[in-house]
Amino acid sequence: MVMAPCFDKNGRKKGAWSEEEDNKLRAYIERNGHYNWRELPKLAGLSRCGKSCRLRWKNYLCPDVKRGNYSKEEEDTIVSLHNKLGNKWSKIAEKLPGRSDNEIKNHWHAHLKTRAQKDQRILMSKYEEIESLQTDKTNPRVSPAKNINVKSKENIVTQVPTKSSSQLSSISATSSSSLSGSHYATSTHVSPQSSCYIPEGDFWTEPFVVDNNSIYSSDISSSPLGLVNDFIFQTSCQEMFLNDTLSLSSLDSYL
DNA sequence: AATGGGGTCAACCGCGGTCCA
DNA sequence: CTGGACCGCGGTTGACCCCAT
Repeated sequence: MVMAPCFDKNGRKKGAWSEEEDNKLRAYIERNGHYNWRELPKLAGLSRCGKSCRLRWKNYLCPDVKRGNYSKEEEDTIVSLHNKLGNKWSKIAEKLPGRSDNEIKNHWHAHLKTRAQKDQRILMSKYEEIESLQTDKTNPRVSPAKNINVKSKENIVTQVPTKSSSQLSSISATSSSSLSGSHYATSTHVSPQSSCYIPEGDFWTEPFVVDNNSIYSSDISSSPLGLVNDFIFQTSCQEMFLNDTLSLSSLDSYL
């Protein structure tokens, strides 16, 4: 779990912390605070570098640090914030009292990244499903929503906060209701700010407004009810884009 | 029982930002 | 303005754990 203790060229200890070291560091900081990490190890009687002390305190010894499993709410918050902020672990940690940036980062890589990638794949298959319906020329018709202006892919991707590769997994599962306050209380959420994988000529490149080819099943589309459904589907998806709450389950409910 | 491989997580490293002389 | 010291952040490493074979 931890590196075996060793010493650097300056004779400072590296690797796992002993209980004695922990006690020294804790006692010193509780007594004097940590105004200067560089001086601290010397004053506390530790053969460590200041950085190492800082990390040990921040991630482990600080009384505010919460140990133990992550709640569903915490995980949802991490995923959602990661969608918005990217790998800004310290910013994410600010929103999760008791969790350190390092701990959140580890938890992301160990658990949440996989979950996010899985949900991304599901979401993309839904997009493709819509797209295939959209491009079905066998049932051309005019959409009642044709004049509505919708966010394009260009608008979306320009808001990407970082170029980190880990952001490829930015479509992910979370409770959108917990953060966005949206009435689309869902289990899965995609942010328009995310830099998710986008296939060429995809869903994102086309506005939800469709001129003559719309998103319908053939049996409904020929009826007045079909027209109403088209309008509801398109305007609702649009609203979800604009409100940053497009989700798998909301898509499901419309399909 | 032995072992190998993936998962987990504490800790280190390097870089960039800020501050100050 | 510049350069050095310091701090904080994000990426990465590596040792231990655990489970499957």
